[in-house]
Amino acid sequence: MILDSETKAVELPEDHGDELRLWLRLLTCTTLIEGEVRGRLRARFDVTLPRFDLMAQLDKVPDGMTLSDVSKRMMVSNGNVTGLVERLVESGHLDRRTSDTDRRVQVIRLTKAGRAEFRRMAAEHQVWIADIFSDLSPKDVRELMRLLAKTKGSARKAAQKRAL
Amino acid sequence: MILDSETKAVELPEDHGDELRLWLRLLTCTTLIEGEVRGRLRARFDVTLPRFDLMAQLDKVPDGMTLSDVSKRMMVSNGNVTGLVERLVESGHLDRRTSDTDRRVQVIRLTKAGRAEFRRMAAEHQVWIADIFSDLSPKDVRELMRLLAKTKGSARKAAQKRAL
DNA sequence: GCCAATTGCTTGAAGCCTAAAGAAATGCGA
DNA sequence: TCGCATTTCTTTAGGCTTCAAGCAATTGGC
Repeated sequence: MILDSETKAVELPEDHGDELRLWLRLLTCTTLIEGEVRGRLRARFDVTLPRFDLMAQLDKVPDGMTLSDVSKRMMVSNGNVTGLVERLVESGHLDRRTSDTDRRVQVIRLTKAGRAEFRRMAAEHQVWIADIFSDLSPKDVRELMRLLAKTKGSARKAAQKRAL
Repeated sequence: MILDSETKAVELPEDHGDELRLWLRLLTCTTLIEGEVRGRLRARFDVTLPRFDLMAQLDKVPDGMTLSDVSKRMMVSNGNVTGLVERLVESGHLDRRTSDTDRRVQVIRLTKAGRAEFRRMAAEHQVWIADIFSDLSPKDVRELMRLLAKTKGSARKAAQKRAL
């Protein structure tokens, strides 16, 4: 069913092995680093990675954000955030109140203690990350940033296409 | 407390912002793609990503492998694999037997049905991945492979260093 | 052969995560 | 104003995941 070099022979499966191998390598890198960071956070601060990530989102905004915002930024489900926030409020890291203008909305913020705790963790965390990437030259880092930006765009486009 | 350019001024925190941003971008890419693949696997084949990953490991070896092997390759905990395998044996995708030479060891293999099912899924999966990375040129793919290999090595080294 | 250390796996508790369904509040158009 | 779609969040069921503890089988040293 192969026709000629002009006509597309759709029946012939193309080779996509390189992309697959790239994806697996990307996944390996992330899993490896994530595991390392998770372990260090646990050993050093007795905190989980999702909690740390959530606090990192909140540290960027003084006035807090809604659960939906957090959910979008962290790319996790709404229900997930509900539980995560519940535990962090319980432990005194987060402050939660219902919006004055829209009673559906919950606004969460870091408490004073929560922010201090996060800053302490974040400082070390940044050094760990630098250590993990220490074999990469500044040029490598820039190039990787560029290619991952491209990857991100490509992935978003593919996801959007499917969502229609 | 800054001394001179020869003496290391350890009290002065270095800037590691680039590495941190790189890590966050890497994580974003992986989360994005993983979510997309998870969604498609669910919608198209009603299978979860961890199940698919486990089957992918087993598809590579005709004679099966031990739970420990799977655990190492997938970079997840032993206990995790136990549960995953249990469900896949239950659903008829996997075959499990105790090793003849070492009664601690469980060897798992894809069943005939399991392998057929996996191959069917894998074929589509590969096309999805190619689509997700379609904005990247072959050169981009090669370069990204190279940089991620370097990253992997660097991360492993850092992890090893900590484990001592 | 015997004992200690190691290896392979399972179990249990806790937490993370998703998808889907549901409750409450909002807003918009008729 | 009413009705209805939408948005925001919670709940539920099921599954994934880790860590730590524990059990059973094997191995290695003596």
